[in-house]
Amino acid sequence: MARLPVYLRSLSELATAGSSTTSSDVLAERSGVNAAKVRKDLSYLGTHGTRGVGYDVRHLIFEVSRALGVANTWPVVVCGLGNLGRALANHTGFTERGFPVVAAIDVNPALIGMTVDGVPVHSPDRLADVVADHDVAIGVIATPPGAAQDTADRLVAAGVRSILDFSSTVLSVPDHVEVRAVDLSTELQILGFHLQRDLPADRSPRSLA
Amino acid sequence: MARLPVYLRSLSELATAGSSTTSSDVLAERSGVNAAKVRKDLSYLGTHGTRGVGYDVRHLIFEVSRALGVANTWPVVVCGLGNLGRALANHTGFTERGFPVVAAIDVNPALIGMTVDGVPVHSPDRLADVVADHDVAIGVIATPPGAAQDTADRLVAAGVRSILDFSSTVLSVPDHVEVRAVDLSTELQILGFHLQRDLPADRSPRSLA
DNA sequence: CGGAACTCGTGATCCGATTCACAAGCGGGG
DNA sequence: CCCCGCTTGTGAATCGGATCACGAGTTCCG
Ligand SMILES: NC(=O)c1ccc[n+]([C@@H]2O[C@H](COP(=O)([O-])OP(=O)(O)OC[C@H]3O[C@@H](n4cnc5c(N)ncnc54)[C@H](O)[C@@H]3O)[C@@H](O)[C@H]2O)c1
Ligand SMILES: NC(=O)c1ccc[n+]([C@@H]2O[C@H](COP(=O)([O-])OP(=O)(O)OC[C@H]3O[C@@H](n4cnc5c(N)ncnc54)[C@H](O)[C@@H]3O)[C@@H](O)[C@H]2O)c1
Repeated sequence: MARLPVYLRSLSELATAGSSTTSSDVLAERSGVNAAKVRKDLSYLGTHGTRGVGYDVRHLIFEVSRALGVANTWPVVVCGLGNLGRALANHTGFTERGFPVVAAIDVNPALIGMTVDGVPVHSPDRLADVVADHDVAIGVIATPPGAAQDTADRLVAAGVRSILDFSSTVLSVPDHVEVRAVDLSTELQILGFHLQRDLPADRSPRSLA
Repeated sequence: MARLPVYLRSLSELATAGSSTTSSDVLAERSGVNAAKVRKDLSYLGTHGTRGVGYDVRHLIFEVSRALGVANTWPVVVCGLGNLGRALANHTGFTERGFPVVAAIDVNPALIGMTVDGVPVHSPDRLADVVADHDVAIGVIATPPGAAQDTADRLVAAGVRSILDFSSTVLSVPDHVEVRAVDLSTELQILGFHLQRDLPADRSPRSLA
């Protein structure tokens, strides 16, 4: 479930706030979801809440962490070290959560061979070696849209089975590869869509009548 | 619908590729969705496809653009000009799509008053003025998590009704304000979750039996 | 010890989104 | 002029997630 990370964050906050036990109501409030949903989600992990009392925060953190595989670390390679790629490579939060950025890939000759924010930059030709050397599990695509499919193909060929794509393109990959797309322009367009819908008065064609 | 921007991109590609007409099948293929879904979505816009022929690409671009309100421009203010905020402010694609970044907000005294990538930086105290002066419609939160709720409150108080939040927090805002959250750590954790699930052999506790 | 108050687990229900399936409309060719 | 193949539009069926509702277990107090 996509909500587990949110629960984990809420639980961590509760733990540092000193709570040793909590209820599905509190957790739901903190996570911005329905209480029944929380209980159902947690029951999927073969949960161990106590009726009449609630959940043990520490134990629940352990369970959710295990389900998410937080104990594992999954090395990441960032492809395309432009505005966005640099921000990602420079972000310390990823390493803390088990996703160290171990290398970057770029076509820019001025970058290849350099180390940016502690991350070594390689040519796309060396992608397979980089993946093998560092046991890379996840590829991030932050290249221009035109280079995205080629980059995805190279990642797949190198054995990467998880891709996070920022490039605003529809990638085609084999079935066994999972792609998650994050498209910021689309997010803004959705917000704009609703803004427009809420102000139909002077913008709809009907206002001419 | 959240798919309209994807259709619009596919249609633009088809237009520049020289197609003057297209079918729901082609559009579905390009957009990575089901053909029936494409037809149903388009029928919501009071569509004008021709049976036996397909859709007129130019006309459909016009219809989808109108539905999305692409003609409008929605000025954006970026709050928190760190790694991520800078990448967003520097991105040219937003302005092209009608989302110009007209100002940035930061607490860092070294930034306030400066112009970064053509974007003037203001103190949080001046947020209300900035919103009023530039008719800001959308606020982007790229501050550290601890400052996110406060920033959201200021945005709402200034009259902003759409927020794009990168801060990995659950914001509480009035009902009439729309929040879209983009959490990159969560995206990575979801990928990690599936990676782990696909390799249960030597990681599950049961392998000890 | 009994009962009241609380909270979890979960079967049943609901609801919107997706998919299916096919009739209706269009164009082109004979 | 008619028929055949193609594609849309859309009611019907399906699916999956969200929500409801309630039985069951726990604590605590009198
Ligand atoms: N910056 C943002 O805020 C933002 C917002 C929304 C979407 N995006 C998308 O993210 C992607 C990257 O954005 P950006 O602003 O960082 O762009 P950018 O132009 O700043 O950086 C692109 C980088 O990719 C490198 N590159 C080009 N071809 C490559 C290849 N084949 N292999 C590896 N590297 C290659 C370039 O050398 C450059 O360093 C784009 O697709 C853009 O549409 C960015
Ligand atoms: N950089 C990434 O790739 C990345 C990835 C995932 C999540 N995030 C999240 O995005 C947010 C920003 O990340 P970042 O890497 O840009 O952080 P950053 O530390 O580089 O930048 C934060 C900026 O916000 C400013 N700021 C602090 N308090 C503020 C306030 N009250 N009002 C306005 N500005 C304020 C700081 O001066 C700084 O310039 C964080 O919440 C982070 O968790 C970032």
